This record gives sequence, C-alpha cells and structure tokens, in this order.
Amino acid sequence: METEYDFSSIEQRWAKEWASSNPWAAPRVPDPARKRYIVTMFPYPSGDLHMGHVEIFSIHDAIARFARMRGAEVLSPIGWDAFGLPAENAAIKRSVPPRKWTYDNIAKHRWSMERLGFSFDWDRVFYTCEPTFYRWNQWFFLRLYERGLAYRKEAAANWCPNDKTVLANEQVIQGRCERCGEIVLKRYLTQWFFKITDYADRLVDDLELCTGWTERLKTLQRNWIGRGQGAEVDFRIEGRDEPVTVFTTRPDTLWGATFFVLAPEHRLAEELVAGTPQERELAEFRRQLETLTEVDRTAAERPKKGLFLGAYAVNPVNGERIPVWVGDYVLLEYGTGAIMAVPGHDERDFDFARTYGLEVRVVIQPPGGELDGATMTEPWPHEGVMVNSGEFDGTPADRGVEEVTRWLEQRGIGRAASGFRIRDWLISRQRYWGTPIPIVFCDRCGEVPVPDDQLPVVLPDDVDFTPTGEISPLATADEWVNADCPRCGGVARRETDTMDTFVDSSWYFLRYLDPRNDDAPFDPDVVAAWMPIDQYTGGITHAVMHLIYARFFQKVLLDMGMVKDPEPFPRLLNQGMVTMGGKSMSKSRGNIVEPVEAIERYGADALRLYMLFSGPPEQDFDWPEEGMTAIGRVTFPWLGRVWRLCEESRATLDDRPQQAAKADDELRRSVHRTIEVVTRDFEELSFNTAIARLMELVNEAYRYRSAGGRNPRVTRELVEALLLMLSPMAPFLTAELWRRLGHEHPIHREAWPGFDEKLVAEEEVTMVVQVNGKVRDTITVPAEVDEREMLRRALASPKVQAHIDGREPSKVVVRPPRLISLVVAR
RNA sequence: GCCCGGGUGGUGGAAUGGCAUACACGGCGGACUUAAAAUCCGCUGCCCGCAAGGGCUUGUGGGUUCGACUCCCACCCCGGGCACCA
Repeated sequence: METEYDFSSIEQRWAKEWASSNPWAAPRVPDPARKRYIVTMFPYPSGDLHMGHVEIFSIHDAIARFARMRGAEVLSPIGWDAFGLPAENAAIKRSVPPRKWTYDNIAKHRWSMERLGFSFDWDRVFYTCEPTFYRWNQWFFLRLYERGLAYRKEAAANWCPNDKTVLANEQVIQGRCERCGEIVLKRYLTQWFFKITDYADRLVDDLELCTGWTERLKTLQRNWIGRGQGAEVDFRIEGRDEPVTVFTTRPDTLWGATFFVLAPEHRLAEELVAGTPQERELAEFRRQLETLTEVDRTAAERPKKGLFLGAYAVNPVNGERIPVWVGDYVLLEYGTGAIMAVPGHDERDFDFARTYGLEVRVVIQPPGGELDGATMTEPWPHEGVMVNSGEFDGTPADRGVEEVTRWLEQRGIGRAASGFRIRDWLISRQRYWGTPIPIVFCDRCGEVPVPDDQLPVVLPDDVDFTPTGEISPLATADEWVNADCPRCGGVARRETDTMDTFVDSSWYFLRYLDPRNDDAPFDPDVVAAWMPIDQYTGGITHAVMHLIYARFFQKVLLDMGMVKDPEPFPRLLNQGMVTMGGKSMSKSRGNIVEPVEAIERYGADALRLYMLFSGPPEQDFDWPEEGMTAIGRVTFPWLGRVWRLCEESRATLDDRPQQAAKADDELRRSVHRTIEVVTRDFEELSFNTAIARLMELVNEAYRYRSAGGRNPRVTRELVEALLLMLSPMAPFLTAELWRRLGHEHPIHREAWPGFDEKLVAEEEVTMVVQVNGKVRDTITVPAEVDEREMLRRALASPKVQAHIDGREPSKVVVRPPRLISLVVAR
C-alpha cells in the first residue's frame, strides 16, 4: 500500500502507454445500433493549448469515455485547422516558414493532449494544410462551380488594411476585423463567392431539426440570416419597358407609397439620368458616399441624403405617378436595391419625406386614432385598419398583408417573397497560407476550372508571402502562376487568391470518417454509417461563422447525394468561454493560461476535474487570479482522498468478519443511489454535479471508516464503483488504482456500473409537515406510509400542534410519502 | 428599438411546483504533532434571543397555488446577437 499519491510518475507512465498503443481506435464502419460519433471543434495550432481547450476537451472526452463504457462504438477524432493568417503573421515576424511554425505548434498541441489523457483516435489525424486534405477543398469548389454555387463577381468587399485581405461579412464584427480589430474598409474587387443565399430559407427552416441546440444559438443564427417575409411588387418606370421590382414586408401599405427610392449604386439610377442635368449630380453623390466607411454610412443618427432623378414610377395598385429618387439609406445588397417608400408607416421613409418635403399619406389607421399625414410628427409602423386603399378599406393590417399578396399574385404584378440579411459567402483571400483556388485564366477561353485529374493544385513552398495589399503573394511566384490552359493548351495564369479557411472546417468532420481516401473526399457509405454527429462540442464564438458555413456545406452535399442528413450536428453543446478578468483569453491581451504549469504542479487529472467541477459546461468560466492554487485546494486534495481510500481498502480487504451491520447496509445503499444519480448526471452532461455526488460518496466512506466500518466486500464494491464513475473524468488515477486492485483488464474497457433497484428504493423517508405553507416539523416515516398514517403522525407532533393550536385543519394536502400540508384558519 | 440568455451565502455553484443554500473554496473550532505542514473530525445564509425558539432571505413589485428560485404579469440591472435590412 502506498499512502502517497505520486501523480506525476503515474500520469507519465500511462500517457506513454496510451500514446504508443492508440487504445481508442474506432472501426471503419460501426454497428449502426451502437455507433456514437462524438466530435469537438478541431483546434487552430497557435502556440500551445490554453485553458479553453482543456475545458472543452475535458467535456468532450468525458462524454466519449462514458459512451464507450456504456457499450457504444465511439469515434472521437482530432485533427488540426492548420491553414490561416496567424501562421503567416508569425512567420513574417520571426522569418520562419508558415509550415514549420504550424507543424511545431501541432507537435506542442499533440504532446499536451496526450499528456492530458484525451482518448482520441490518433490513427485518423490530419492537418488541413496537407495536399491530401486540401485537394478535396478544390474538388468541392469545382462541384460548387458546376452548380453555379461558386461564382466570381465585382463587389464592394470588406478590406482589412492590417491583415491586407478581404473578409467575409461574418468576419466583420461591428465594422471591425474579427481577427485583429482594425476598422474594415470598403474596396471594389472581383472576388469568389459561395452562394449561401440560395440556402438561406433552408438554413432557417432546418433549425427546427437542431433539437439539441440552445435557443440562444438558434436566435443568433436567425438574426444573422435575418429573414423578412413579405412580397415582391413590380413597378413600371415611365419611359421604360421592363418593370422594376421592390421587396416589402408590408404589402398592406402599398397605397401609401408616395415616392420610389433606388440605392445610389443601382444600375437603373445611372441609366435614368444618362444625358440629363442630374447625371453629374448623381456621380458626385456617389463619390461622396464612397469615401465613407461602412461604420459611418450606417451610423444611426446620420441624416438621410437623397437626390431626385427627374423620373417617375407608376404604383401598380392605383396607377399613381410617384417620383424616383436615390437615397443613401437604401442598400444595394438587400432585397432588390429598390424600395417603394411609405412615409406614413415607415421610420426611415418618414425622415426622408420630411427632409425633402415629400407627401406623407396615411393608409393604416390605428385603433381609435385619427392620423393626418400633413401634421403627424412620427410614422405609425404598427397594426391598424387599412384606409385610402380602394377595395381593401376596413381590412385589418395583419390580414391585409396576406390578402394584398394574393391579390397581387392574381394580377401578375407581385408575389410572396423573402428578403435576407445574409450575403453570399466571400471566400477569396489575398493571402498565401491557404488552399489555392483551382481556376486558371486563359487569354482565349477566359475563366477555366482545373480538371479533377489535375488536382491538387499544390501550394508552392518558396514564395515571398509578405502581403503587399496590392496583389496576392502567390502572384509573385511566376513559375507557379504560369500554366497551360486545360481547355486549349494556350497561355494561362492561375487564380492567385486562396480560400477562406472556413472552407476547411465546413466538412472536416466528414474527412475523419475516411481520412486516407485518395480517390474521393470520403466514401459516402462510410459517412452514412457514422453521420450525423451524435454530440458536437465547441465555443459559441463560431455561432455565425463555422456553424452556418458547415450547415450550408452539408446541404449542398445532401443535394449532391453525398450525405443523407440535412443537418450535420443536431446535438451541439456550446461550452462557455474561459475568460480572465471577464476578457476572453487571447495572445494579444497576454492573458493566456497554458496547462503545462498546472499539469506539473497538480497533474492532468486534477486539472481536468477542476475544469469540469467549476460549473455547468455551457456557462462562462472566469479563470481566477489564483487559479493554479485553486486547483491545489479544490480537486487535487480530493484526488488524494480517493487515492488513500482505495489504497487503504486494499490493505484491509482480507480478514475482517462479514456480518451485515446496519452501517454496511447503509453504505451499500449509498453506493447504488450514487450510481443512479451520477449516471443521470452524465447523460445530462452535468459533470459538476456528478463530481459533487462522488465527493459525497467519498465523504460517506470516510465517515464509515472512522466509525469503525471495515467490511471488505462493501468497501470493495464502493471503491470499484467510485473508480468506474470517476474514470471518464480522471483517467490516470483511476487506471492506476484499478490495476492496483488486481484487475488485468484496463478500466477504460470496463462496463459502466449498474445499480440494484431494490437497494436504491428507500425504506424510510423524511416526511415534511407544513402548516399554512411553512415547514414546522420533519418526521421519519416508512417509505410505504399511507395518507391516513401521515396525517395521524403529523397531528401527533407537538411542534405541529403548537402551530395549529387545537384548530381543525380546513384543508389537508398529502403527497406520500414525503410531504403533508395542513391549512388552518388564522 | 427588436430578439435571446442570466441575476441564489464572502466566492464557484446545487435544487421533476414540495425541507432553498447540495458539493466545494474561504472562515472558525477541535484531534494528531515538541512545533508547523499534511491529514482526520465538527461548525459556518442574515436578524432577534442566554436558551428553547422565532422572524427574514433566491434582482424589485404584483399574481396564481395548501405550497413558487421554479409558473404568469410588470419593472430594474448585467451579458450577448441584430439594427437605415424596406
């Protein structure tokens, strides 16, 4: 027997054994009834792991290990999201090639993961910066291209002057670069997009299938996609043949449209003014807008500016002639870039109308109100009854929306439609360390996709990757850029932008299932056997980036017939952030806490347990200033208690008599009750309470021993159940003690303990007696006590008598066997 | 402005409408020790009281109920998302 818990040598020995044998390899194809695919968002390798990683991997690993013990065939893979900006930035700063920097960090990550005992299937590891992975990014790009889902266009793009690349909308947070915080500028560039807007409806609708998502996350995604339901209406412009369509969520207010507004950048605007006195004014108007950043242009209090174009539109519902303006509050990218303005019932149109002296007309009267367009000081954007609207007068506005839409459809001048806030996904990046886009530009054939059999387009190694902001670094690699046109064999140049790294993370979880496939991204049959992911874990920070892109990808693959599930991760646990002083840990803030010190001082088990015990997984965890010493006060001493309990039980396992004392019996009951509750805690991913229950059990075992309890069979049962339940959270200590108990079979292959129903059922319970809603006494009663007996015992209590004071209860509520509530008149 | 999430001891946190404050940290006391550490055993929401006991308490105010941290209504505060999106 060893009284000293020598965590360091124990953990290092087991870590070494596991690293060399990969005990957690999963089968290629699982038994469908028993499969559990459990994935945690793969890390980006900058530096070592930090405490956020430790928390999420500890949660993930507890889930995986628990599932295995319950008889599931578990796949718990890991890989690295290895392309991306930080590698380049670090490389520029220290003149180390990005590849080397990345691989060095992956080595650190892997060492820490093994040292922390995470039970990943190491046979399936891959890095996204390897051609064997990214060639399939290129392959998918070509499939999207064939379907018209990947396209190139000139548009105003978000440009980060610090990172010298464009960004997707999702990577711009309040006008600033998600990565570096720099204010984002607008630049007109020709860029590649994925047509995620084609899937916007499905991305909203299928949130219904994400049953294991929090409301919070679903709201985030709904807000981001921003679906507005309404109608499209066709307006004729005087002197032009083809109509102009507008989008509105309020077709019921159509009769109140008193002018028509185009986005300043709208093509139609320049066509309308061509050759008129307004031509120069419009050019000037546009020039002034261009100097504004997105932040300034959308600033809330900025007064609206507009310009009358001298043209007129015709309102299709009443034939009225209304002036056409451009207005800086109308966005080209939303809806059709053109609106019907209803100043009586829209905040922005009202402001604009008052600024330029345009007519305000009331077509919705609020209940009891008598609005007057000439004198009202604010619009009425709420419900009411339609007026001045021809045959619809008297219709309530909410019903009017539907009825007018139907009416428009019958006349062929409008139709039901949705507008979306989400924009197509801009995937081009003017940086080096990413997947080359498999397109060449031929002088004769133009834009030509690289044929499948010429993939991968390998990222060249010796490139000056310093971003200049003018051209992509790859453009300087002449030898690489110059290529033969796949179509005509003539002179051509490669596309020099690389793909957003979120392309990699949009399907990496499918590659784990067939990681060495050289003929296809994956075998659809293998994927069908493992998918969908049974439990996904990761941070909330990816709510509108990774988690939307990956869902989009999955739906494209569904349409291609490559996968069978509409949603990749119907069950998702968003663990909270690990912060310090309320701020998220980041390199630039210098508040990153790495796990090495904790592992050295207290061990991996103590650290893992500490992260799990600190609160529910989805809650943020503020790492305390004295976090290190907290581990030394909270979980480390308790592991010592477990150690001593088990080792001492081994020393006294032999010669004691085995009479069934009452204390022995009680302890056995506690063991079985703990198994019942802890099992439920694991199922609900409530690891903090699971640990609390195990602590209680250990406390009870100590009390039993200090009261002289020594029954070897009871002690053994307790110790074994304790180790089994603790093993998913503290794998090293439990593996060691399990072996010391004499087991040949490793604990991680043991079955999760079951409990005896008869032992869990209680013989005696504490009955609570309430008088007028207040607890006045607690009485121990047999579990099968009946209502009459409960009343008899309650009334026999002197404490209860003191409060009812001889009066007859006017009402008695009995909830056998735990509660009786008496009501007496005061 | 719209939409989510949250508010419980000194601290992290626990509670299918049924003993609020489990478990743990911290604090206080005791045992062991020449002593300290480690370990083991107790006590620890607030107020009144010598005590027995009583009163109060889950952001605030109301409501439903025999009974509310939990359900309903209104409000306050904190965190997050969206926001000139027609």
